[in-house]
Parts: sequence; structure tokens; C-alpha cells
Amino acid sequence: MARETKSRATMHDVAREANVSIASVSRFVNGQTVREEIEPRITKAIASLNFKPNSAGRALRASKTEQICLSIPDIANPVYQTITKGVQNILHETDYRLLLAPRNLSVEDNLALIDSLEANYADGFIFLSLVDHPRIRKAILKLRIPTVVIGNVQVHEEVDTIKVAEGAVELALTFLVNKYGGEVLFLNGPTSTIPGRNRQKGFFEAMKKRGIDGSKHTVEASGFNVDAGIEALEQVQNITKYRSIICANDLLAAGALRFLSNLNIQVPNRVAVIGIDNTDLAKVLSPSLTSIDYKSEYRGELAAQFILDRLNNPQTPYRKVNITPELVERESA
Amino acid sequence: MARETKSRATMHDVAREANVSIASVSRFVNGQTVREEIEPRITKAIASLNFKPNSAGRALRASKTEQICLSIPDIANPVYQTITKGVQNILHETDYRLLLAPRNLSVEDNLALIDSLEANYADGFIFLSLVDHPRIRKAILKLRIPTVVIGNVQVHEEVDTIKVAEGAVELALTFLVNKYGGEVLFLNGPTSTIPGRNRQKGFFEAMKKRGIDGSKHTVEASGFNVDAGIEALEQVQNITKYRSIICANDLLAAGALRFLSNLNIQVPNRVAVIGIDNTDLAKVLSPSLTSIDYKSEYRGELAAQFILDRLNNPQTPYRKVNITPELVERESA
DNA sequence: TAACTTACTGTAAACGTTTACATATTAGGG
DNA sequence: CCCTAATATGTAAACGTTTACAGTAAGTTA
Repeated sequence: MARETKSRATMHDVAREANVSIASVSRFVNGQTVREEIEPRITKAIASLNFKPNSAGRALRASKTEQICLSIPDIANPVYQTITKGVQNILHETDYRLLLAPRNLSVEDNLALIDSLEANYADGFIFLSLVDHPRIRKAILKLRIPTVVIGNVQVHEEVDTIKVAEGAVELALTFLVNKYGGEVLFLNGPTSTIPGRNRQKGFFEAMKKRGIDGSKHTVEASGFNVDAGIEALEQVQNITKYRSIICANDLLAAGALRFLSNLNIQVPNRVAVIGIDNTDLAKVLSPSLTSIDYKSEYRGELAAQFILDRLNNPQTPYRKVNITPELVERESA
Repeated sequence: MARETKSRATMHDVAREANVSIASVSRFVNGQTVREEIEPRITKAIASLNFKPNSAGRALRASKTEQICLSIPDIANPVYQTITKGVQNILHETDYRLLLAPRNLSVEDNLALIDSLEANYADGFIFLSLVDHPRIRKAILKLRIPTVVIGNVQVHEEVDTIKVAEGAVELALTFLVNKYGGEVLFLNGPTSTIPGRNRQKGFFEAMKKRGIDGSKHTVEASGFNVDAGIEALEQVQNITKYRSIICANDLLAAGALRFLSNLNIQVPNRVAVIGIDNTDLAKVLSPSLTSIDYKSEYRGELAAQFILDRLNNPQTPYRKVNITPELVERESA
């Protein structure tokens, strides 16, 4: 029982069948008007031959692939899944397909990916990286396709950018100090990453305002994941001297909750916990996690929309969006 | 400060620069051997012109896109994220790119997607759907590209298939009855879906063996998500007459934990909970979730590998893999 | 009716590769 | 040193679209 073997019908076949030129078929397929008399002939031929325009042919001639490439550090992290979902929400309404680039953890990963885009397999690029490097910035600026950068990469120039405004950690700190008083611990991710650096900076500055040296109240996990969070807290002596913990993302916060639960430390009565990102995870944890909402789905939607806008009109002025983070209160604080 | 404007170098340019024919450049780029004398000339020309072969040109001529399309019902579900990760693990080692199709919840979604693949934008297709329909099965069989079906769709014929063996629910039931005794409630997802039907069938059969009518102990949620799980349990009268709950996936289980925690019902002391899928979520919930491992990452890896194998050798015999589910014990049961 | 505009159609070239085929070069054997 | 076999190269034709251009038909105006 062999698979259907005869090759696909081409536009030529349709043209012959409809007794019309190939140019007319192309125009019809692309939504231009054709003489009333021939339209049904084309429609019929397309249907009877089950014609679908070959995307490679189109891509080659029109240099449009109808593909958008999305680069994220790690698909295992809910925040990137949420961003991906946002991107999909928008692309779904269009003819664009989503190309999901593999995890880009190192500078080399990123450079290789950006470089590969020169092969013209995508019309647009949404870039989201944990790491930052002059060569990455340079490579992005050299790209010939519309690019949106999500995150606080220092790309000053002609690239659409979607950041989250500073002050998220300050927001958390104020909330915790007002509500509970006492000392606050900051459970950060690796400071070798962009969010690690930025969130630490935010914490230090917020603490400084209160006349405290933030570095004495910070512990750095080896990654932005649950296990790293647990391990980092195991290094902290006398955890209960802290009234609350700010975690640099929801996964670290999940680790913190687990760690505290193992020690039978009540959350939030004894120690309060707050996360950052407000991913789906936050609702599901127990106690449910108070978290700073980074509006990830919206950021994804925005990024996709920016790409589409620029594809439609390359003259669109470059946009720099600053998302305002918001605290979402749940049980853990 | 305009973006780099001169267009990309083509193989022609490289050939001219290296003073060699375009065919030689093509052959060199594709790893065939060339005369020792000209190899450095080509290498140098490629570097100096920063040449990257245009993927549309290649795709058109060689009819190979170097893209694999993955279709999943919903990227918000951790189990599909895990499968996606598995696919990425394998593709990452190759030159293939991953195309993530938008959510395919309805029969129409699926048909439109499968149909669109006729446009030849992918070399292979990994299909994973919640719904089943004769037209879908027929459409899959008509596809001209290697296809792997993940899940219990009834495609008997020439398609690689990766299923999870029946008996997962039986496994859970036996475990719970042996450990706790008492009555068991089955919190299912929609029976309009494939997993909903299958898992229900598994439960009914397992109960029948014990002389019990499973339908009296089943509640059906409106979706495979947390909120649907909570809502469904709210309809159950006197939940504490059950000693344990089997949930059709981890998200429903998360809903169950939340529901029980709201009622201050101790898990597992009063009611035990078990999930299916064993996603990352299971470890993070509190209490951590005992779950039936469906080896999702592995299934993703397997699917990708099957595609690659068939692309390398179309004669590869069709494979039907049956994954054995395993119970992973944690705190919730 | 002629002249002009408008609206559509067809021809043919182009997009950047790969590859069949013919030709040129090199190596090997006697 | 010649003949044959093996290997590498170059030419040119595809792959399936889109689109500039020229041409035709139809409609409008005077």
C-alpha cells in the first residue's frame, strides 16, 4: 500500500487546466482581481488538482518565508512558555509560522543562531536571551530582518525593544516591609545573566534607600530553577532570622516554598515568600505564590505585533516599550 | 544610520571570487571533496563575502526544507512543553529547525494544519492531537512527508506511532487500593478527547475487575487544566467519602490539591491524590505529586528520531512503540 | 468614430540553489 | 609513453513561484 506518489500540482498545471496564464493564477492566488469569467475556472482547477502554492518557490522569488523565529533560553521555564504563547496568539491570526530556535544559553549559542538567520529562513526575529555581549549586540544590529528584543539587553539603536521597567524588586520590598517588617532575604539567580544582574541591582538600590547593604542579604542560586533555589537556601544560616524572601523568579520561589515546607516553616506566618514573573505556576503552588507580574503573554504578543508592523511598513518608527510590573497578591505573602 | 543595505552574497559571487564554477562551490558547501588547490580559495571567498546558502533556493531545488513541524494541542500544558523539549533535544544536534504549529484543539484546526503541510514547508511532521476523526486519519495517511503520531490515534497503517501502553490507570488504582483501601474517585478530563476516552476506559475496566461500576466514581472536568479540576470537584458531594483521587493529568491533580487544601482536607492522610504525566509540575506542588510517568521528554526524542531515521532511509520499517508507564511515588499518595 | 484611459492578461525573466551530463584532469598499469 | 579508469570540474537546466513589461480588450469622453 504505497503512499500517494504522483507529485504535487504546480501553478503551471493549474494554468493549463484552467486554460489561463500562470501569471493570472498567481495573481488570483495572491488576492488580486481577475476577470469574472476566468475566476471560476481557476477556482475549479485549484480544487480539482488540490493545488497548494509551494512555499519554497514563493520564498525564493518573493524573498518572504512567512516565518518568524523566536529565540528563548529554555523551554522548560514557564515564563518563556508564556511568552511563546503570546507570540502564537498573534501569529495564529496571520499566515506566519513560528520557528522555535533551540535553547540559547551561552554567548556562542546566540551568535550561531543570529548568524544562521542570514540564511533567510525567517522574515522576522524575536530575540530573548539571558546573556549579553558586545558581539551579540553587534550581530543583532547587522541583521537584515525586523528584530524585536525582549529584555534589558543594551541595544540602544534601531531595534524595537520590550523591557520591564525597573522597580519590580523595590515593589516587592516595599510590600514586604510594610506588611511584615523584619529582615528581607533576596534569593537571586546567577548574576552572570541579564535578569540576575538587573534584579540584584534593583535589590541593592532599594536596600540602600533604607540604609542597608543589600549584598549582606543576598544569596545567589546557580540557575533560575527549583533545585538551584533549594540548594542556595541550604547555604543560608538561620533562615528564620528573615521575615521574608524575595525570589528572582517563580521557579526559585517554588524552591523556596519547598525548602521552607521541608523545615516546617510556615509561609507566610513565619516567613513570607514572593516571586517574580507571575507565571501559571504561581497559582498552583501551595501556598499560592504572591508574585510580580511581568506580563509575559502580553510581551510575547507585543513582540509579534511589532514584527508584523515592521514587515507591513519598514518605516515604522522604532519602539521602546517599558512594561510596568505589578504585584499580584496571593497566599505566600 | 541605515541598516546594512547591500544584498547578501550568493553562490555566484563566491564562485567568481574564488575563480571556480558555481557547481564546485555548491559541492564544497555540501561536503563533497574538491581539488586540494581550490578548497582554500572557496573557503576564503565564503569568509570574505560572509556567504550563507539561501535556504529558499536550496529548498526549492532539492525539495528539502530542513524543517520539522510539531503539532501540539496547547503550549500552556506542561506535558506538551516537555515533549517539545524532547524533540528539540534531538533536532538540536542536526541542521533541522523546529516549526511549532499553533494549538490544534478542534478537528478543523487539525485538518487545516495537515492540509497546509502540502505547501511543502516541512520535511517531517510530528502529530499530537487531543481529537480523533476519520478525516484526520485519512489526511495523515495522504501526507507525503514522514509523519510520527504521538498518542492513541487509531492509525493502523503506515505511520510511525508512539503510544503509552494501557494500564496506567490500573497501575494507579492498584497502588491506591493496596496502600489506602477505601473508595477511589476518578477525576477525568473531557471524554470528547482521546486521552479522556482512553483513561476513562482504563478506569472502568480496572474497576470492573474489582466488581465495581466505575462510572459511579467518575467526575468529568471540562478541560485538562487546573480550574476545570477545581470546578469538577466542587460538584462532588461529600468528597471525603473517597479515600483517594486519580486525576487524568497533573494539571487536574494540581486543581485537586488546591481544592482539598481550600477545604483543609489533609493530603494524603485523609485523601490521597495521584496524577498522570509526571511533568515538572509534580515535583513542585505541595504536597509533591505522586504521578504516573508517561516519559514525555523521551517520547518527544523518539518522535524526532523516527522522523530523522525515515528521512535518512525511507525504507525504514514502520515502528509502533508502546511506552510502559511507571508510577513515581511522592508525597501526595 | 477616434483618442484616450482603465483593467486585465500573457510572456518571459528572475530568485539562488542543486545536479545530470559532458568534459577535463589526474592517476595507475603495462 | 600510451591507454584506461577514476576523479573532479564546468555548463546549463531545472525547481515553482512572482512580477516587470508589453500587449489586448473594454470602457469613457469628445
